[in-house]
Amino acid sequence: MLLNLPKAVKPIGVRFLSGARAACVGVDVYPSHFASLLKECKAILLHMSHLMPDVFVGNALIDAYGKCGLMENAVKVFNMMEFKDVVSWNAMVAGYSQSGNFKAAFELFKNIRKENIPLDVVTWTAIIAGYSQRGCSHEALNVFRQMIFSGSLPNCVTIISVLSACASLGAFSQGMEIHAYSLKNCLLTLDNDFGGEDEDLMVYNALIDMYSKCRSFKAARSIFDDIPLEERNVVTWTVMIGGHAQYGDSNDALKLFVEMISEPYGVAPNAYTISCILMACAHLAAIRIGKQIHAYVLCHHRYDLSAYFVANCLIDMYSKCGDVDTDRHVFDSMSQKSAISWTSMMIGYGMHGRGSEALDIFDKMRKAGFVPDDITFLVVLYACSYCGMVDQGLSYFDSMSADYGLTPRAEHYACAIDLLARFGRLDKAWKTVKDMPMEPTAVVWVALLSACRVHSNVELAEHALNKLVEMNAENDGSYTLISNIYATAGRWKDVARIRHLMKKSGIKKRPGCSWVHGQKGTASFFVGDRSHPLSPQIYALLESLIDRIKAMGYVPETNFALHDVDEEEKNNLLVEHSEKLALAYGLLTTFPGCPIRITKNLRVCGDCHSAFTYISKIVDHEIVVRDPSRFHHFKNEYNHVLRGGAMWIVDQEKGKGKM
DNA sequence: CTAGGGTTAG
Repeated sequence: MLLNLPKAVKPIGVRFLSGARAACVGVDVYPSHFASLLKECKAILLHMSHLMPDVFVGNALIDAYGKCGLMENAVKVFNMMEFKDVVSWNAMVAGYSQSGNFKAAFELFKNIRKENIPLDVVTWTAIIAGYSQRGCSHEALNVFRQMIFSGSLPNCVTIISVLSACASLGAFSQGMEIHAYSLKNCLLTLDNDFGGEDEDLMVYNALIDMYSKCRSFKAARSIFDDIPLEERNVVTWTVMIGGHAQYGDSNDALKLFVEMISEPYGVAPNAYTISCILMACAHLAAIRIGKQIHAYVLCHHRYDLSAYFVANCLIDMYSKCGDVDTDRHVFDSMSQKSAISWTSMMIGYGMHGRGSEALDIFDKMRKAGFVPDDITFLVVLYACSYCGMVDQGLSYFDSMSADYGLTPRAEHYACAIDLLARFGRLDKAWKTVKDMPMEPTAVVWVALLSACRVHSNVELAEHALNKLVEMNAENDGSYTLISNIYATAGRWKDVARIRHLMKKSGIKKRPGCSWVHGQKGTASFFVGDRSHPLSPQIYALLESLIDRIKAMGYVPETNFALHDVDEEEKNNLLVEHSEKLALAYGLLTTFPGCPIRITKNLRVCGDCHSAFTYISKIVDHEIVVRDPSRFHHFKNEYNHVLRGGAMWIVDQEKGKGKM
């Protein structure tokens, strides 16, 4: 019995346990690692613990077991303890709450009252934190309300948990209320005196995170900017960087990252920071920076433990930057892959039109023991859809319910309908829409509408657009599509009517914008952009290129241009498309042999696609274009046309409107 | 000894 041990041993027991916990929980070790360490603790403690454990050791044990999800053991210890204090109860509540057993947590909650132990702020906070960490944000906010009504005063820890719940809900006004509440109740000092007050900084970090997840960057940024450089810790930087990367401008995220690691107050990024910055690189297709980050991760061993997350982000970054082979390299080097690793790899292959490799990954994933779920199937269907594998796609669609007992959701139907419609089977697509067991979603109608653009079906297009308008889901993209469909059918009055409608309702066509990484940094171009200093050279180069490819058989596809201008004007408008300008800039500023990677905010236009195919035959560069949904590779030959024409149809698909 | 901030695919 510990109570009878020599005095010196008791503190060692406590220290050992809490030290082990701190070492494991505080430093990003998986609970399973801690569990094995705990076994050793148990060996020391339990051979004498058929008798009652001392309250301190008992509490530490409850905590430790709770953290490992071993609540049965925690209960045993709890019941064995003759003297329990409020900490014992709180540790139990926290254990249940964190393992998601809220029923048991509340049961204890009631018992605490029965036993006349005062409910304290830690008990409340443990419940709130449990809800918040498990994504039950509404419940967390409800318990917080009850807490306030009951007269308990929250402290910083409570506020941090509640702010985190608001952040994941995007609950701006409630978050702001809590901000105000903390100021009013002196939970936050106003004087910007951060002098070593760790808790204050944590609240500020939670506030920055909350405001940026509510897309209120001004508020987030002003809190961030008010924190002196030397006081910001790695979380302060990470929430601000992550906020910009996920909800704002990724360029800002990159700028902040550079500031973060700059002397004299440089802060070392951790795995969270790296994940966020890789996300920003993925959004911007900033492959050079992404590669530098990759190198940084390889050089610093401290990322090993959490390489799991970082590697998944690397896969995503490389595939969105157009380098799917490096992607595969990272993937293969992972010793432990999660379902996310596998799906990311499939998405990567799919986006690059390498469908059979995507399906190969799907096979290997199943062989590795992962049972496909509805998300896996969604990804497989996307891959089939991107790569024009109609029959395989449909058979997977059938297989998911027949062989795996999964019920297709509206998204799955949307994929299947997209697949059918784009490849000319509009009738079957339409039948599938009518047979859907649920209301078709906007995505379904957009898929149909886009297919009508390719297959010139005015009637079905009108129907789809009406549905979109009914559900308030129409946007510049859908109007542009229908307008193009009318134009192709020669129905100019309808074109004019749509234009007028767009003007009246204030819907503006988003301008196309492309950017490219030249030798001297990134340059971006809008349609008809002449603001770049190299513009004269860019336009001159384009003109000569177009002349040369015309001689090779290129015919400008003027139906991608506006319809109320004459033919010559149409040709000029086509030349000014942002992706052509970006290509010319890339050619002017990149060494021969280097790939030119262009990113565009809207779908690549059909004429540009055709022009690039010819141009890639006469320049010594591979051209890789990324648009919002996929990659187009052009490499010295008619690759994509040879691929059964599938990619070609795919490319015309959603017109120019969809982002 | 109990409660607390930030990350990945669709």
